[in-house]
Amino acid sequence: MNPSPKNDGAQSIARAALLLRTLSTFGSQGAALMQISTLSQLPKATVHRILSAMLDEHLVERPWGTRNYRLGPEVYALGMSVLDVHDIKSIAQPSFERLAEATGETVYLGIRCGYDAVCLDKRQGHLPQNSEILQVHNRWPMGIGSFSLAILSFLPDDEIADILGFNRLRSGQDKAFSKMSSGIQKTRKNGYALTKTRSGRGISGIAVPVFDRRRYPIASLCAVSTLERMTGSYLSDLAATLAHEADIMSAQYELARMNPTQAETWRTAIKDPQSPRIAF
Amino acid sequence: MNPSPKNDGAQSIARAALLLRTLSTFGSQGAALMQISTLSQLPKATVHRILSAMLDEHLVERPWGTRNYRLGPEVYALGMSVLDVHDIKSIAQPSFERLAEATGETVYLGIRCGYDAVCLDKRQGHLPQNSEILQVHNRWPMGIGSFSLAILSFLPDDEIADILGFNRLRSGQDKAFSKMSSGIQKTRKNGYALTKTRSGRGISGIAVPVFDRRRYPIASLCAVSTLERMTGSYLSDLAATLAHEADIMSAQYELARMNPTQAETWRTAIKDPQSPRIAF
DNA sequence: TTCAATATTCCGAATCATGGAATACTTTGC
DNA sequence: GCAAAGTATTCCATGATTCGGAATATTGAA
Repeated sequence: MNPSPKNDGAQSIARAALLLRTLSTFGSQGAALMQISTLSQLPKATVHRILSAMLDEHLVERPWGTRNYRLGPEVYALGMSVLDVHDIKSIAQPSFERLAEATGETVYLGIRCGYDAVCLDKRQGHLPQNSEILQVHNRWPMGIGSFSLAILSFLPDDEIADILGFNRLRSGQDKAFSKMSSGIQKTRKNGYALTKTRSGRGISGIAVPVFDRRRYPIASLCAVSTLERMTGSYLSDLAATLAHEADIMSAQYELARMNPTQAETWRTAIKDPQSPRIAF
Repeated sequence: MNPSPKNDGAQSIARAALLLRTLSTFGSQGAALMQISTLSQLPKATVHRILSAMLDEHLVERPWGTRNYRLGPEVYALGMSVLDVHDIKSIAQPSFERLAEATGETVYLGIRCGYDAVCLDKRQGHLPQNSEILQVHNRWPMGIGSFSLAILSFLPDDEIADILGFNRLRSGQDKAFSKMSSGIQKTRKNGYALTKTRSGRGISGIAVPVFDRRRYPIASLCAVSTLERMTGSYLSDLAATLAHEADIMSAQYELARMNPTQAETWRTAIKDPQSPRIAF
């Protein structure tokens, strides 16, 4: 009779987190109460109350001279204090360099942030024409672009539904996000996401997810090349190279998240050629 | 008759924020429920419920193989998406370089994170003996060391009380934190914090706060030198240099936080020698 | 100045958090 | 191994706290 599957705990915390994710999509300009209320589908008064509470904690601030809300300095401070465990950009650096070297293409490192994917790092390859499409710190809605699709596709179904719902709402374009599930299925099947860019002509992106030990996607590695080249064995080789480095990144990520003694055992296990490949 | 000064809004959000701050002091190892309960002075069951809610949102995670809690990947993601507004390390870089150049001493950039101050950046000076005391990403309890005292001293009194209470509790050393208010008073009076290091002998640190437009301290600039040198006109010159760069940093910080049109007006105002010095 | 749109405050209803106590689980000591 | 102490997790009756619609205040546009 109880329709709620998991109804424990503090619901205002779920709402607060929802609002933080919502705010993160707006960047430095922030958003007005009304926009936030519409997007989050929470009543005005409720949004106002929760944002006020987060203002007190400096998790949210109001850009000076406006009545908007944006993420506050405490979010930055907490983010800085978590770098030793979660700083994928640093953890992945060796893999990322190797990837750029090996492929020669422009490569990207992305993570999910709420309803967007964010580009954390980039190495310019030999082709100049794709240099503009994605810059470090750029945000794209999840599902747009291979580097975000690679993450989206391997999330749990309920999270996918939530993200697609949000992005449908904010873009107003029902089409793009309704037809996305076929792309997700294809990505899951292949193990990599493949997209063609409509705007910059003749450009194609391929991306693979990076998993944590639970097979939860935490990041993506992406390579961009010309449409003609992205075919046949070149395509499959590229996919394999990406997947290989993604595997290594997974291991390095877990290593950074272990306590020192655990990590030591692990490190020797990895180095020992006798020991079987560690499987998550 | 109402004893609560500000009792509006969602109190579980205040508690959640308290727990995030508490967790941030433990780093990658995380902390057990009991420790968290003791430090935050919240009942076990309450802490458990709130942490569970934050686990669902990935704001908190459990280090694999332990029953501890630590800050989760969502905190990193949110932190990354806030860099354009709050990344003091980048915003301050020119000032910071100049400072290192001008003083020749080892200089540090710090921010507050909850009950700690975190070292965000460092430039090694000509003296080798102080190279070990503080590294990038190191955390010190607020009030210990000039670089954290400079921030602590200019916070609102109620926040100071909260911080000192927490740090007294976690260190178990009532002495150090009870006698701290005299140091705070001195720092407020001087406009800079000055400390001698007990351990590494003969070393002294000086630090000034960096304010936002509301005169809320957001960061600190610190220089470390030998005790003998840190006196007389050298001391006051150093203080002046630090204060000068802190002023510039304040302006740059506000600039980064404005929207483009506002910022343009501001930029011209700063450049115009006719216009009076902008005062917050 | 008026008006429409948006933000903020109010307040009674009832949902939801609360936290002490019971239970389950782990670790320690011997 | 077993028992005992220490922790973590779950339960649940109670009532404090959140809830959100509606009233009010504020802003910005014309």
